Amino acid sequence: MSQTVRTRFAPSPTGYMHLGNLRTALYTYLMARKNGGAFILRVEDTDQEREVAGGIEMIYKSLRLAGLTYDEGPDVGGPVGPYIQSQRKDLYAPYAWELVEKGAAYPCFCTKEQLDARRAAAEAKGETWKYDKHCLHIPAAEAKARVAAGEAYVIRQNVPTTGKASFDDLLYGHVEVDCDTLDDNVLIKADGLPTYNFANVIDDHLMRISHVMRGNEYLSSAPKYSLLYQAFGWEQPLYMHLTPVMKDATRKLSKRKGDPSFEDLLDMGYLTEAVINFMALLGWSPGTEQEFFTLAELEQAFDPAGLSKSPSVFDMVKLNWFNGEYIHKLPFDTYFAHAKPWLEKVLDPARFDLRRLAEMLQSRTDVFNQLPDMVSFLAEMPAYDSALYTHKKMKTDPQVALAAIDVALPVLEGLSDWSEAALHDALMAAIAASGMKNGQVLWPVRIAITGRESTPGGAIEMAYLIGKPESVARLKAARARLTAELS
RNA sequence: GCCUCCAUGGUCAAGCGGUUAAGACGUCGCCCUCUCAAGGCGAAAUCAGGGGUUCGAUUCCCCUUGGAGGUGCCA
Repeated sequence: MSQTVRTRFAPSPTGYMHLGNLRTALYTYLMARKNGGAFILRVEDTDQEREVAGGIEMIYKSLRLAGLTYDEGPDVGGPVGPYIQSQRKDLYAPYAWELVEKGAAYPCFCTKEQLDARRAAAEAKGETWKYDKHCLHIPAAEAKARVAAGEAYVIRQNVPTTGKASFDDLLYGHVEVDCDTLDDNVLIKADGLPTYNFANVIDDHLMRISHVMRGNEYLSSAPKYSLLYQAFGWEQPLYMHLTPVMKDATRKLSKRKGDPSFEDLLDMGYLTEAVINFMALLGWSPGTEQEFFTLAELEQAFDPAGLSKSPSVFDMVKLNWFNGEYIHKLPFDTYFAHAKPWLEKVLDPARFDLRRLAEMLQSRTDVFNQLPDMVSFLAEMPAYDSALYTHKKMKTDPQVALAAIDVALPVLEGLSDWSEAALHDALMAAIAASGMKNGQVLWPVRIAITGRESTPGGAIEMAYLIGKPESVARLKAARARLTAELS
């Protein structure tokens, strides 16, 4: 069969790309790639009021960052363009008039104000508002004359008052509704532009889209679109309605509530590959135990049968784990290149061995934006509580800490080679001579020079990074403080 | 209100009439260890409720409940 798979991602340029949209784009892209088909970008900008400046560029940028390359689109061209709906403005009306000729649509002269009033009145009485087909009964000749005379009008779909409308979804199966629950929706607005309801049908047909993958919010209006296809005598594409990505059980992810967009995540220090991997598995299962996928692997593995029918909650904790896994596996130089800017926010590269620090940090990094807080103590001794000296397992308390510092301080003061190896040998020898246990000395020393309960390395590594003068100074300060507190 | 859809642990989820109901994140415990991570081992935790159908329901049907979406000259 020469049935070519052609999918489309059709966002509105209303701002940043939120994660639900990104996932829809990803699945749509994967469906095309898996089947050797074409992935098309179409911009749906028929609502001039909601359009955001630069919105189209944001779409391009997000898709590029995500690696979802499209075969046809506004900026790459293609055989069925233009790919921006506002640039297709003039081609919709003739199709609408064709429907009028066929009796499947009709011009309507009711003003927005009139309709709002009638709708409000109906709602006040607790009734369901539906357009009453008032203008359907205007004789065709009269309607044409009024249009020709320049009167404002819209074109409405003429939905049958009886019978059923239905369509088949690859995930949800047969979806059917009674026509009398459907409204005569506007197809062409007073400004001459089509509504989504109409444009999606025309464009999907003209662009020869084979599989329509879109958000769940269109599931209940899809039967209505099938009426349009039938009126035109066009073959319908196959549908897959995708579930939303949730913040919790009842709320979608939303920028307004402070939830991050895809680009926000990248700015925070998440890796593109990790986000893609995580998003792919949020609402889709490969049916195997495999959990790590590159984009290329997803292109092979994707199967719509694994798509979920219920919404998925976006779990930032699991994303962190995925991101950590990707970070830990990075070649060190790549890791260092990513980490360096974050470290330099709080550390002077001339003063610290950032490379060595990064080696210690890699297995401890889940998200790059955690780094500054993890290392800021190196630049400046933080305030800390002497209770940190007390550690049951290490068998230490302030008393022991003081003794430990007395063991370590002279050794460190006398050390000329401030390498980790020299530090290690000198300290271990002194500890052995003192009769104390390693932990009893090293724990307090580490607390004394870092002020932190946990650090990216042990006492020796931290002392090395901090440097001799500062390490000695911090130990002396700690000794003075402990002496004062214990007396 | 009406219409459509959905429903397995805290979260992502496998399952598609017979299973000890996978796996992952997280949580907890143990090991390793100069802290924390990383790594290794182990544990707890799920079929929303009620009716059917069936020899047998997580699985099929109905109802209830809960949730989502739609009900715009927004997409």
